[in-house]
Amino acid sequence: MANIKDVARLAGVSVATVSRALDGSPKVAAATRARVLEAVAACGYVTNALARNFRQRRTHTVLVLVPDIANPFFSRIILGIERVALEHGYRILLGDTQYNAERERAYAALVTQRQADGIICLGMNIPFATVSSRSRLDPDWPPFVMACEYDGEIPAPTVCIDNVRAAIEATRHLLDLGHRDIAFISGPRASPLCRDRLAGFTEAMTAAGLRVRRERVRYGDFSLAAGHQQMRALLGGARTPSAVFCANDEMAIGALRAARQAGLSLPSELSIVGFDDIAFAEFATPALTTIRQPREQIGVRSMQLMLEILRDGQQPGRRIVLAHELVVRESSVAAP
Amino acid sequence: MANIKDVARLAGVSVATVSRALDGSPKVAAATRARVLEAVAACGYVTNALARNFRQRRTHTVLVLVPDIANPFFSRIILGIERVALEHGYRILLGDTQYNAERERAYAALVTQRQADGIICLGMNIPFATVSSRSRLDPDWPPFVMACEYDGEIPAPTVCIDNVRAAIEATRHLLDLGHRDIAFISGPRASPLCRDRLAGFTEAMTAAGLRVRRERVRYGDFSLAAGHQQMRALLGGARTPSAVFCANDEMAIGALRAARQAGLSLPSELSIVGFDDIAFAEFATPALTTIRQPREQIGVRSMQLMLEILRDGQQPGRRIVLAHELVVRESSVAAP
DNA sequence: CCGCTAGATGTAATCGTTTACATCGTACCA
DNA sequence: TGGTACGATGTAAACGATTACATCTAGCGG
Repeated sequence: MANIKDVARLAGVSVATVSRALDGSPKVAAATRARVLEAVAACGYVTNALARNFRQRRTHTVLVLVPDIANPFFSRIILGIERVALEHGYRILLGDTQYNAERERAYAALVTQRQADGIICLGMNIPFATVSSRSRLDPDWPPFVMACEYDGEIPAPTVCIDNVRAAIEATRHLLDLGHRDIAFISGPRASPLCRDRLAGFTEAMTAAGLRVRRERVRYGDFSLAAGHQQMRALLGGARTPSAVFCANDEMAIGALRAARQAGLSLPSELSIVGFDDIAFAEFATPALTTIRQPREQIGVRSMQLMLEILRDGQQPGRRIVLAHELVVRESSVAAP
Repeated sequence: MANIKDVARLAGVSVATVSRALDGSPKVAAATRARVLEAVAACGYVTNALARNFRQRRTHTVLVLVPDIANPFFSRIILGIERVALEHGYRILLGDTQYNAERERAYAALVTQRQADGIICLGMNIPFATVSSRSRLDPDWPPFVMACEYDGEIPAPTVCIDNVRAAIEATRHLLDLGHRDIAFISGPRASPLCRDRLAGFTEAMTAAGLRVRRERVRYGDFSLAAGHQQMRALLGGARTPSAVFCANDEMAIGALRAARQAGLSLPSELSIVGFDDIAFAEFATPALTTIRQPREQIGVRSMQLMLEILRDGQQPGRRIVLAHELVVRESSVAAP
């Protein structure tokens, strides 16, 4: 396969000139450039990106750590990241961590090995935050941006929504419909984002003069099966809630099915509100009321933040909070 | 950041010895190796993968081209690919092509640029098959495997299921339930896989002495919205079919909703059968009858095939056909 | 005690670019 | 006309590893 020397020989110039001609340096004469391009075409030359990256010590690649690509919530975010990346000559390397810290670290190693320039993390673990370095922004960290999730202690650059407010709005929506006994199906306990949603739920309930009983708060792992399982648990009690707020749409859809299997007619006997507004939410039966996150924008802004860090060589401790929106569909109606 | 020379100096050996010690060559004395490892630990050395890949002219990276990562069908396949890749010291680079040939080519360029060793393609386009090279296996092609989709003309290594048989089984299931007026919502016309499913549908209908009328075959793009739209079109006619077979589950779920919105009660007035058995199928209302594809296995086998090609340096024109399974749930019942 | 062998290590070329620096004309100004 | 400045190009040194080949040492047989 042809290399830059072949092109140089063919065009009758030095390799330096070829290199300059190809990356559009202004210091090469038009006639020379034309000859170079002709030679390139003639021998089908393609620059060896491996050699270039090695020499430049940059890969123009950003690692995106996703807890689970099978989760449709993340895919739109990825699309946004990818679009901005491509527009700026970057590509993304997708790492599915399966909510697994070890896999996360394995992927993060790519950065120390110089296979990626930075990391955008959609999950909640910061793969290189050792105990010693928590609670401050370590200058040794590679360029790093969190999207969706965040960490209370570490002031890493972050793009997210205001989960407390969003949860308050969702809960208030149910309260406004006359519901009093409302349950919350949360994601993992360790997730700061879920804690915020729980905090918002609790705050809205308290503001309405209601107490959140312990057994009305349940924890799942964001999957359809978890929603199903936790809903069954809720239905197993002596009294059943008249409404359920779920920390994501997949669990809400799982809950929907569990309720229907238990013989409840929806939405009249049980209102359900989800979170995220994934594509399936609109097509559920009944169509799901949910909080819409600006998923593509989350991706766009985090990649922009990453480019900024890569350009300036420093991490701004910035946090970008985007707007969410309550989307009311069929699954939430007045309390019986 | 420390490089191999620093380690060599620290351990009092040459860089060659360090290199050998690190990749476990048997020609280095135990004592020396210990000293090297100690030095590595002392200065926190990590191999610069960029330099190594450059020198070895291998990236240990396989490009996976996915038409749409947001489609949950693909995510499990990717998981299978990734698992095998990691087990063999490879990683995968995920390219979302958005069913767009240009993006596909942009990603495929990574291989000519030496950023990836091979391509696994989940979509239907072969990104470097020019008109001139169609219908034969070009030895200039990079290591290349197709998964799910295939190309009638080009004998590329492929992992798939028998789509004709699967469609026959699905259709026969509906016929056995007494349905006579059955519609088919296909994916893109250009997709060989969809043509096969249509062929299977037609064959089963014909075998039952039924003629497939033109307006009972509709084309979508595999999305929820497409299923919805095509179902509405089917319901707009003078007579409505008593059953619909969809080329994937997402369209089936879209169709489900359109039927319900039109006031049909499901499944009694309309049976629906999907394809793929994505996670949401089981949680639809009614739960979707569908053809299960061994998604993870498809991923596993295609990566294994890729490793084989990478190892032997030649493309076997092999085609691996895996078993599918009809999963009967609630959405298909006896004809009214 | 010599020569041979084999195992351990060192030397240096190599991969294909980019890029700092040197060089060479040529045009312009005094 | 000589000097200067600048634009275009060439030369060669990096980048950080791997690896073919050379060298060295010790052990062993004759």
